Amino acid sequence: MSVRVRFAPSPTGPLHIGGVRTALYNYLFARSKGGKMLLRIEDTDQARYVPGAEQYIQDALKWLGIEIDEGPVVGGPHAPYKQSERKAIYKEYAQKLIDEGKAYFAFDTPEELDTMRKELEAAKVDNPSYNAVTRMQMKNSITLSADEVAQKIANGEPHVIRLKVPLKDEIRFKDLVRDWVVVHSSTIDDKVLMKADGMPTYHLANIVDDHLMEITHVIRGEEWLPSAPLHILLYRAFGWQHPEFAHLPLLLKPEGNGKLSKRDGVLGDFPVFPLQYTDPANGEVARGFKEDGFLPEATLNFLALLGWNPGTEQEIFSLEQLIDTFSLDRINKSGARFDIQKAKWFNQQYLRERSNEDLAGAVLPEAGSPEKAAQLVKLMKDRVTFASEITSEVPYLFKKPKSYDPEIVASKWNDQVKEAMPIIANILEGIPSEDFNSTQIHDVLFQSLTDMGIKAGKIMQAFRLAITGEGKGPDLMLMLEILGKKEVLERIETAIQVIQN
RNA sequence: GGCCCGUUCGUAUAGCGGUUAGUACACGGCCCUUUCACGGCUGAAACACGGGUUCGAUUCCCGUACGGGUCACCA
Repeated sequence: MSVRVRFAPSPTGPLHIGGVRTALYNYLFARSKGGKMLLRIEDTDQARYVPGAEQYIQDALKWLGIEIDEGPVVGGPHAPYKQSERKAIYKEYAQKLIDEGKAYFAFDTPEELDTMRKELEAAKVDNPSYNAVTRMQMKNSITLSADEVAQKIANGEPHVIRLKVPLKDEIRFKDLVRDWVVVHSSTIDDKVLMKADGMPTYHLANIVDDHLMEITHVIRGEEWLPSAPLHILLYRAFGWQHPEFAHLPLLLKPEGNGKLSKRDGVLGDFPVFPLQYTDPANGEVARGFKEDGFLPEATLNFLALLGWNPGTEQEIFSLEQLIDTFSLDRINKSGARFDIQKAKWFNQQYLRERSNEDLAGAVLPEAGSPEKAAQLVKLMKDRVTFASEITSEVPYLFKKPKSYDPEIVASKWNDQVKEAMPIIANILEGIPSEDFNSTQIHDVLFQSLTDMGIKAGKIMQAFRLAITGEGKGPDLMLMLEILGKKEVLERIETAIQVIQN
């Protein structure tokens, strides 16, 4: 049987970066096995539905290069792929369970449920729940007569369908990441399968869809582990074989306790979403990896290694290489802390892989001209983490320095420099404008200074200061070329006047 | 609190009974360099604790501690 996996997000907001990783692992597994990757929108909660969220999910996956074989947009043999459009299917299957005595109608109001829980709590019951014991005290088709039930339903009384979870049963399953997990059915409550609004709950819809869509492997976050036994029970109730399960370790906060949340991004000054997202409700903007300057391949690589590793020392992986190397049995069990520092390092690695032309195109708007863009890329490529830094790190190449670093002035602008600066200006003056390039400048300048018995090393930092206002930065000769002869001479002149007065 | 899951340098991890416990990020030093980065070299830094099993436990088992997840007519 060929592998079929699904990514099944709920369109309640922007896709969290942890969700992206889940999608990635599903995708890698599917591709590595020559299987199919499905996207299924789990929009059974009408109250939490957020318009635009579905589009965001599609956009985010597309940006990262995660391709969907079957889904709402691309379609497929098991369409529709949106649960809200499959209501009739769930109803049919829920009814089947009712008919077979494996599920029942329940008419309890939220208030009555609340009262029941409070009473159990007062009686010091560890885990108050609607289960094999307590259901006998509630209003449902087990305690009520068939006539009463039929009457209530005919009257249109709100009701749900609950799964009749056996009192004594052991559920064990082999998780592909965690090995055997054993849970006793007494710890599981009679979960609602169909809500009063006619929508299925996650649990029902999930099992029915995974079965009908012939999903072979359910790869999802660890937060689902506690409900996995319930899902197994559901498969049993239907008489279906359950798919394999793999529960992924969670992404944790960079520091402190708990799983990574939106708030951590704000606090720690980094994105936790793939794409920027504006909340339609309040206009709040959440940062995205993309808009923050992360390359999709770097984001992907970073995410892939958060919870999985190939067992070798290779760290840089293209998507194709990830597909070739990925395997579920090398996924870690414990939660992984989100370290944006490492993400930046990946970005730096990938940025260098990008062609000069590519990067030049990216900075063209800031650079002004293709020539200058190319020069800037040459100057900055190996020094930056983000493409935007190619221009932002060298503001003085766009504007004359407004001040000179006082510390450098104090330590480097000595008598020797005062003497040398006009000489440097003079030397540069002698280079024809058309020859004013970095190698020419370097050769002429250093040769001349040497001839005059001036040690270049002693004055270069001061020279840099005169040109940029700073004591550090990228290659000076290249910057002189970028600025041009006229600009350079002006800056030297200005520096002499300003610093020495 | 009940149930479930986890625990190797600060972080991500390698390790699958015998290792000087490896690597990467971050951090320190040195080198390179006109400076800063890059790069190279190098340093500091970890098996949560207690019992077993074993000739021998980071590795297997059981406890404890700590951490996490989950307990809805949300997914």
